[in-house]
This record gives sequence, structure tokens and C-alpha cells, in this order.
Amino acid sequence: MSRKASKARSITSRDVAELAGVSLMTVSRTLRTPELVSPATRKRVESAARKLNYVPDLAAGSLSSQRSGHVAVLLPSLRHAGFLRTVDGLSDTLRDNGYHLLIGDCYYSVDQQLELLRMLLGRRPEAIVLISGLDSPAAQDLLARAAVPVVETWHWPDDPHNMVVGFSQFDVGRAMTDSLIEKGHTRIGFLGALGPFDPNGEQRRQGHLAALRSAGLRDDIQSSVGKAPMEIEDGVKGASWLLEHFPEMDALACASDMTALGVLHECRRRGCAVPEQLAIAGFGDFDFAQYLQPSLTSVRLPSYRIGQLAAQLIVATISGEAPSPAPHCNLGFEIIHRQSTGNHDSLLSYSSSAP
Amino acid sequence: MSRKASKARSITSRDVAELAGVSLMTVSRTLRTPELVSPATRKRVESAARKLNYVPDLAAGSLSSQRSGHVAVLLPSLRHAGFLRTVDGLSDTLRDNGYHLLIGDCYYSVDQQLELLRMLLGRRPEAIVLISGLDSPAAQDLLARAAVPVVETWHWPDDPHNMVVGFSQFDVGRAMTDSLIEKGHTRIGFLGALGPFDPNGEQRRQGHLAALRSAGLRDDIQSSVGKAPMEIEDGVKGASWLLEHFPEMDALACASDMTALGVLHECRRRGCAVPEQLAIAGFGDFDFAQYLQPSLTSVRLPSYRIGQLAAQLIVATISGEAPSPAPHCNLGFEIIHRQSTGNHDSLLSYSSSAP
DNA sequence: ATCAATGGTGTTAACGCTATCATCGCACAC
DNA sequence: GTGTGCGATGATAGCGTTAACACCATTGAT
Repeated sequence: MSRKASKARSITSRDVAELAGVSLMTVSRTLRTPELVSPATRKRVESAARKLNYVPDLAAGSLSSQRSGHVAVLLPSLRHAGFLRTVDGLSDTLRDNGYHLLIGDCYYSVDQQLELLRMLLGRRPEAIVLISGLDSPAAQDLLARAAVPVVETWHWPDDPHNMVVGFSQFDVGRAMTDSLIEKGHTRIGFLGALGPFDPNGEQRRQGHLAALRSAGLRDDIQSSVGKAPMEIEDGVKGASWLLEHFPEMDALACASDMTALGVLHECRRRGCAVPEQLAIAGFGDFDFAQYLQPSLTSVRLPSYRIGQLAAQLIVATISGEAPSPAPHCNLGFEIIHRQSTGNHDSLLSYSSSAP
Repeated sequence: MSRKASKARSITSRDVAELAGVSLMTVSRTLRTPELVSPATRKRVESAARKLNYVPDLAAGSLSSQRSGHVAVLLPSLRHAGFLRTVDGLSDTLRDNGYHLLIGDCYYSVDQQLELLRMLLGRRPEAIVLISGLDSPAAQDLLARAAVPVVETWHWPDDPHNMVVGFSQFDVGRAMTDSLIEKGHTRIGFLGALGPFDPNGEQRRQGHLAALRSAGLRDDIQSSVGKAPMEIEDGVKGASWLLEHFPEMDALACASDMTALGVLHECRRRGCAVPEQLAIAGFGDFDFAQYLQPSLTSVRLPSYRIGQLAAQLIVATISGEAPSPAPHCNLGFEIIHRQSTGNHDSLLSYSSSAP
């Protein structure tokens, strides 16, 4: 093949080898297993590499060694503080173990998800982390047939694909509404974006409904405005609609702190007192939640920990050890009661149990 | 070489070729340039590929074609809503043009930045986008010697490395403080994280100081609590310190809406009226800014547009066209005055000009 | 003196794909 | 019948790296 030497061919290990007066293999060794190279040679190679600003081609390395050195994560949206913290946990822990993280953001779209999964698999990751599940059979099939370790996170599936580090969205929904019931509320609404692409939100809603039913309360107060990812404005519109249609509503569980902030805003605009007339609860315990006026009751999730643990499981699995703690971890969650539900900062933990 | 057939070798184009009864080259052609393959063959190959769930190895493809098909972005932190929107703009536009985005988050650390840059270059991206500059000479040298198109964003350097899509952080700082001066404030403070790794924040501070000086006002009210990325709690602490030491302060420009929220909170706690006693301005126009109580005056940046434009420049450059609009775009910014500086939603635009 | 073990280095053959060129019909024109 | 052009496919040679093994001095033990 005669590829014409294009304007800017990059430096290869061959260039370094020539400059250092050694074989190309010695260059590779110097970089990857310096202890196998004599100090004198090592020094020569290192200085040659530095002089040329040599940066090894990782694609070529992966191809040859059959080890890509990276792990992929597929998530619905980077615009979600919680997911982002999980990504941080993954990234930090993986980096410490010599892996890099490939991020695949599917923007809450099923089509993107499939295309993205395909492209991620094309980079031959050594493991895949799913933040909150695959949403098409095609994607599931693709992943199932690729011989790659998988960690599902942010939910608690009945039939795990492989490993899981998460918590039960259903339980979150139920626990939150239970706690509102406990406070004496009886006309409790739910506000979330229940499109086909937010199965997690839907599960929380199911939990919410279950709580209402077992308490014998009405379960008709709900609205599904907007679509994931949830925006503040969705909360504004949703609150407006709900307050119009269900003026008797005395508590509202929101699918996100974003939505809850919008609700808070709309209540302020209408002069509806929070929490006296309406108690409000969010989800996610976003940074701003405790600094709002009134401070916002929310659900705190072990977001960072999820990423960290998932990474540990992956590292252990790849190196052939027994998966670190256990291949299925339910990390639970905490409900943080604040002023928006009439409290002064108290905390309720709901934790772990195998499925 | 005798690599032992490991447990799970993945499907290659050779497998597909055999199943379809064609040469391996025809498989490649079918996937990349289907119009050069006869319909009958194409159908056979496609069905074989589907049957085997074939996912081409992109690393091998890149290596062979010398085109990686991706663009890298290096940013100080993903935990920054504005940067994230730029990433969205990049990702969307690049995807439409057949490129993928590699994200490198350096967590506001100089060391990470260098290591990350090295690893990104190792993947041979066809272009690199920098969100807010390189912070070590080593990194600059590395990038300068790699023959890769570069787009700098989120600032406005005196000596651009290559292409730039941004705005002047200095101008932002000056414009904001000018507008506070115009409102009659005379004892204006600045609160930001001024570590060595937030040159942008530092530039805004310089702009702020310049504004004060040309108005002949005192410029000693400032505090540098915390380090990037800025947290709400840094605002709380900073405000506490400033209010203690400079009770006469009548306006405060913050380096981030996060910080500003913390300040707002601390003022509430101390019973310091906003904006009557203290006017507060943030930076970034985060989602929540207009929904706070009082709503927060801030600086809105063309975050998404920056990414979009950077991607367009890159696509044009790679395909050899003249860079889309111009290789140096100053996109300007807008100051949004809200209640926290005593206004009712007005907007001031500061736009474009070549350096 | 002989052999085995050892440490350092080089040689070779892949890894899975694509660029390039060669080949092979087949139609159409003269 | 020969040539020309064209559309479809195959053969070959890499891309830049690493795994595996071969090799060659040393060294130390026998």
C-alpha cells in the first residue's frame, strides 16, 4: 500500500526507536514495563520519546493487546446532577485502576441509545455501565450477545442482566408518599414526566400509587407535563395545572428537584403557602435543595458511591477476582425532610437488601 | 503469534464474510460505501452481519484508515452547567456530521489536565476543543506539537493557538461591575475562587477591578474562599466573611451563580435585605437563577452556541473548506438584571468584536 | 570446561480493518 | 473480433502497536 506521506504524519514508536538506537520493541517495553529494560537503555529511550513528544497510539495498542483499557457508561443525560456524580465516581475509581471512561449520553432518546451502544461496543470496552437500563429490545439483544461485563445502576431490576449497583425506584416513590401520609396529608399528588423514556420516574409513580392505595387514599391527583429530562418550567406548568384542577391537594411529590423548584415558584406566584397549604417533595437532593426558601424536602441518593462501587466491581471482575462486595448491591436511599414539608432537617434512611 | 483463542473472541468482518460467502473486503465496503456493492450482495452481507450481531472494531478501522472519526474536548469540570451545554452543542453538531465526541474532564486539576491531554491525543482525535485554555506549559507544548486543529472556547486569548469561539471574561467582569456602579453602588465587592486553576475567574476579577478604578471607587472588598469548581457553601462562607469585615459593602459580584446562591442564603440568615442593603450578581445564568427568591441577576453566556460553532469550524476545517463563519468568533454575553440587583428583568447585550 | 539459568534485546507475526490496485466479466462501439 | 469502459469483487499490503518467542551474552554452579 502506498499511502502518500501526508502533511503531518504523527510520531511513532519507530521514530523513537531510531533516535534512541534501539529496536521498536524496546520502546514499547520501556513505556509499558520499564522494569524489564536496563536503566541505561531506559534513559535513552525516555529522553528520545520526550524529545519527539511521542504519544503512543492507543488504538493500535488496544488492537494488538486486545485490551482497550476503557470502560463505557451509557446514560440518559449528562444534564442530571445525580448521574453526573455517578460518572465522577466511576471516573475517579477507574482512573485509579488504569482505565479510562467513555461517556455515552443518549439525551433520553431510544434511538440514540441504540446507536450509541453500538458505537461504544465498537470501541471494545472491557465493561459497560448502564445508568438506568436499556429501553429497546434491540439494545438489550446487542448487549446480551456482546461478551462484556455489565453493571446496571440506578434501579433494581427483577432479572438483572449481570451485575447491579442501585436502589429501588419503586421503594423511593412509596417511602416518600408514606412519609407524607404519616404527616397527615390525605390528598397527595404526583408530578412527573412519564414519557416512555423515563421508566425510573414511572416506577416511582407506581410506588407512590401503592402507598396511597394501601392507605386507602385517593390516587387521582397527578399530571404528566413535559418530558425527561425535567426542567423547572415543567414544574411551573404542572403546578399551575394541578392547583387549578385539584385545589384541595395538600401535598405533592415531584419526580425531580427541578420540577419541585418550579412548583415552589408557582406556589409563590399564586400565594399558596408552602408547606402550610401544600407540602412539596422533590427527588435527587440537588445542590440547591437545602438553600431554597423554603428548603426542599428531597430524596438523597448514593450517586457517587454507585459509580465507585460499580467501578470496583468491574475492576475485580476483569482481573478475575471475586466481585468486590457482591455482584448485586442495593445501596438504598435517604429521605431528607426539610421545610417544604414542614420539617426542620431530619433524615430517614432506607437501605440495602438483596432482591 | 499464537494467541490462544480466548473464551469470547468477538465477531470480526471475516466471520461475516464467510457467512455471506464473500470476501472480507466486500463486507467492509457494504458497511461503509454500500452504493459500490451490488444490491444482491449487499443484502446477503447485511443479513449475515445482523445475524451475527457484528459490530465493527472502530479502533482497527481508525488505525487502518488513519481517521479516528472523533473529536476530543478537554474541560475543567463537567459539574458546570455552562460547560455542559457547550458539550451538548459540540456533541449534537458533531454527531450530525458523523463524528463522535471524547470527553476529558480534568476536575480543575493541572496534573489531570496534562495526563488527560496525553491520553486524548493518544486516541488521535481529528481536532481538539479546549474549554477555557491549557494551564501548564507542558500541556501547551504537547498540543502545539501535535498536528491537530484546536478550538479554544470560553475565553478570548491574546495569542490564539489556532481557532477561537468565545467571549472576553475580562469584559464580563467589567460590564457587570459597571452596571452596578451605574445603579449607584459605590462599595462593591467581588467573591470568587481565585486559585491558580481558574484563570477565567481571575480575568473577571481583573475586569471588575478595572471598572472600579476607572470610576474612582475603592477596590479592596474581596474574598477568595474555596476553590473551583465553586460550591454553594463557598458562597455562604464568603458572604459571612465579607459581611463581617466589610459591613458597608452595598453590592457583590460573584464568580458563579452557585456562589451567589450561597450569598443569598447567608444574607437571609443574617437578615440582610437583598437588594436593598446588598445587591447580588452571579455568573452563568444557571437554570435556577430566575426562580430564586429574589431572582438572581446574572450573566448569560452563549454556551450551547459556542459548542455548535466550534463543531462547525472543526467540520469545515477537516473537510478543507474555509472555516465556517470566521476562525475567531467573539460571541459576547448578556447581563440579565433581576430582583437581586433591584430590577425587573431587563437585559443588556454585549457582543462580538474581533480581537 | 560445560551447562543451565538469567537478564536484556531483537525478530516475527499477528490484532481487525481499509486503501489501493488488479482482476474479471460484460456490454457496447467500430 | 478487438478494444474500451465500466461495475463489481478480490488480493495484498499495510496502519502502529504488543505477545510470544528466539537469541545472545553473562554469570554461577557443577
